Amino acid sequence: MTVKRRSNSQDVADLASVSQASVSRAFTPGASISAKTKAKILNAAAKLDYQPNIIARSLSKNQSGLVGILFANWDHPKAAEILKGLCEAITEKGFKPVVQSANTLESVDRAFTDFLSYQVDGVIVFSTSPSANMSALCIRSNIPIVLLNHTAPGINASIITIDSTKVGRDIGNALLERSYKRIAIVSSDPNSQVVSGISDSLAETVNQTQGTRIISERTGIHGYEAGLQTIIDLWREDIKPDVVVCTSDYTALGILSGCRHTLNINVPQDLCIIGLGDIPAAGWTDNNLSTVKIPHNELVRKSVTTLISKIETQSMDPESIKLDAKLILRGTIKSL
Amino acid sequence: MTVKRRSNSQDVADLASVSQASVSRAFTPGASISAKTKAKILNAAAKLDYQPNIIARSLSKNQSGLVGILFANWDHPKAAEILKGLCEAITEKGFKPVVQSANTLESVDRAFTDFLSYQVDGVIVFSTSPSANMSALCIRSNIPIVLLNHTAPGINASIITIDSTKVGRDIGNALLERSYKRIAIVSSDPNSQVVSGISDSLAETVNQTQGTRIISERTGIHGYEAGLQTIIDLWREDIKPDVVVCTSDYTALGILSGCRHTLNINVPQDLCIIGLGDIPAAGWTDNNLSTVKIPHNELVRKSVTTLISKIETQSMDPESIKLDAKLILRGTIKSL
DNA sequence: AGTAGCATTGCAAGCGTATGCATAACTCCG
DNA sequence: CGGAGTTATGCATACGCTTGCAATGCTACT
Repeated sequence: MTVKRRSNSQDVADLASVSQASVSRAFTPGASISAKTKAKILNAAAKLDYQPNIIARSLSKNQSGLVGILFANWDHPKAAEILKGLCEAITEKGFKPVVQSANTLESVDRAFTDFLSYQVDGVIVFSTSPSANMSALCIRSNIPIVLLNHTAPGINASIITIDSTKVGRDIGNALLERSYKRIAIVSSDPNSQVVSGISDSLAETVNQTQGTRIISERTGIHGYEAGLQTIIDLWREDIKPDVVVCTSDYTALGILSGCRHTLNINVPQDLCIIGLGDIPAAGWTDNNLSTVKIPHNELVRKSVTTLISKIETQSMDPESIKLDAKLILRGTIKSL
Repeated sequence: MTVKRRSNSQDVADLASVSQASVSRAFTPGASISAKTKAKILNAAAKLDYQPNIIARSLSKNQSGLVGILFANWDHPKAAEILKGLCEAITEKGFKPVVQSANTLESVDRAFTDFLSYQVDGVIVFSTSPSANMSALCIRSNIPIVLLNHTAPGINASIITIDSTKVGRDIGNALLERSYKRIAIVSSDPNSQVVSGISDSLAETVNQTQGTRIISERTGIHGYEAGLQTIIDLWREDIKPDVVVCTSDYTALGILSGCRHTLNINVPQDLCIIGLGDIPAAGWTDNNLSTVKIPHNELVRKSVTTLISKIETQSMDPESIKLDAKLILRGTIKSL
C-alpha cells in the first residue's frame, strides 16, 4: 500500500480555486481575507482533512512554537504534577513542550544542543543542582531560559524559586518559640541553592538566641529508607538533636518511623520533625507531619508565563522571582 | 540590540569554501563525502557555532523526528517514572518526545490534531480509559500509535499491556490455597480493560471452587482516603469480605489503615488485602502490603521500541504484546 | 597516455508555508 | 458614472535543508 500523502495548502487551494497564499491566510488569524473565501477554503480544507504543517510554518516564521523542558529532578515527590503543570500551561499558551531528561553534565549539554537543533523558542529547566556550563549555554543559545525552583549564581537566565530565606526564618522562629535547642539538618542535594538558602537562614535565625544551635548537618540523604537509617545512625553515634529539619517529606517520614518503631522516641515531645514539600502522605492521619508547603502550581505557572512573555517580547533580560512557601505545623512539633 | 541570526549551512559552506550541499552531507551520517572536506566543514561549523536546523531537515525528509506522548493518567503512582522512561527511551532512539496532557475527550481530539500539525512520526498513549474516537483518529492520522498498559476494543493501534488474565488467575489461586472465601473488589476506573481483565479472570478462577465467590465490587474508588472510607462503608453496611482486592496500592493502604486504626480488623487473619502496582510505600515495614508488581520499565521500553520500529519500517499493522506481572505476597495475606 | 570505474562535489529542484509587493476587486460618494 | 480609498487576492520569493543527477577529480590498469 502506498502511503497516502498528507494534503497541503496547494491541494486545498486547487480544490477551492484560490491561490495557495489565500489558504495560508485563511489559517492565519487576523490576516487579510474576506469572510466568503475564508469559508470556502475552510470547507475545502475540511474535505481534504487538511491542517497547516507547523514544521513548515516554523521555517518561514523563524520560530518553532516548541518549548524545551529540561527535566532532571525526576525523584521529586511532585515530579509528575510539576511536569503536568508545565506541559498544560505551555500548551495553553499555544506552544508545545519537548521534554528532555538529563542526569549527567554531558547530557545537559547534549540536551541543549538538541534543543537548539529543534529551534525551541525557550527552555525551562527543572533540576536541583546547577550545571556548570549551563551559563555558557544560555548565552550561546540566545533564547530565553527559566530555572524552576533552583538557582545558579551569575547565570543569564530567569529564576523562579521559593523564598528560602523566609522559610528558614519561619522554621527558626517556630522552633525558638517552642524552646527546642539542638537542631539537626538532614538534606538531600548539598548543591541545591534552595536547600542551602533554607539552612543558612535557619542557622542565622536560631543563632540569635543563646543555647539554640545547629548541632549536626547531614547531606546526601534521599528518601524514606535513608531517613530511617539516618535517625538510627545519629542515635547510635550519640548525637541527639531535639529537632530534625529535613529537606524532603519522604526522608522525614522515614525518620518519624524510626522514632516510633525502632528508637521509641517521643515525637513531638522529645523530637520535633519538620519536612519539606507537603506530600499527601504528610497529611495522612498516621503521620501528621509538620512540613513546608511549596506552591508548586504557582511556581510552575509563573515559570511558564515568564518564559512565554520573554519569548513573545524577544527579551533576554533575566528576571528573578521569589514566591512564598508556607510552614504547616502539624503533630510532629509541640503545640504552643 | 539586534538578534544575531543563527548561522546556517550556507554560512558554513562559504567559510569552508565548499557548496552548501557538502555541508549537508558532512552532517549526514553515511553520506558520500571525503574525510578531508568533512573535517574542513566541521571545523568551520564549530567556528560559527553551527548545527543543522532539524525543523528544516524534517521539511525535506518528510519526517520530523518527533514522537507525541499523549499522557492522561497523571495520577498513576508511577507517572513520573513512566514518563521519564518514555522520554529517555525516545531520546535514545534519536527522536524527541512532545508531551501533551489530556483529560477530556475533546482534549484528546485536539491533542491528536496538534500532533498531526507538528508532523509527529508516531504517538504513545498513556491513559486508563479508552477514548471513543481514538480509533477514528488513528486511522485518519496514518501514523503508528501505541497504547501503553491500556487496551481498547477494535482499535487500529498497537497495544502493550500486562497479562491481566494471568494476574487474576494468580490472585485467585493464592486466595484459594489459603481458604479465603468472600472476596470484595475495589477498583478505580470501571472502564479500564486491564482492571476488568483482572477481575474477570479472578472471578472465573475462584468460581471453580464451591463456597468461594466475589461478594462485592465497588468502582470509582481512588486513593488512600477513598480506600479508608470504602472499608468503613462496607463494614457499616455489614458487607464483610475476608479479602479485598484493590486495583491501586494507595487504596489498599487506605483500607489497611482503616482496618488497623478504625475497625480493628485483624489483617491478614480475618482480612486479606491485595493491592496493585507495588509502590514503594507498599514495601515499607509498617505496611508490608501484598501486591502485584507491574513491570513498568519493560512496558515502557517495549512501547517505545515497538513504536520506533513501526516508524522506521513505515508499518501500520497493530501488534498486541502482553508482559508478565508478578504477584508479591507480603504481610497482608496469610502465609501458607 | 588513455580509459574505465569509482568516489566526491556541485547544481538545482524540491519540502510546505508565510509574506512583501503589485494588481485586482470592491465600496462609497459626489 | 468616475474615481478615490479600501480591501482581497495572486505572484513570486524566502526559510534551511536534502537529494537526484550530472559533472568533476582521482586511482589504477592497460
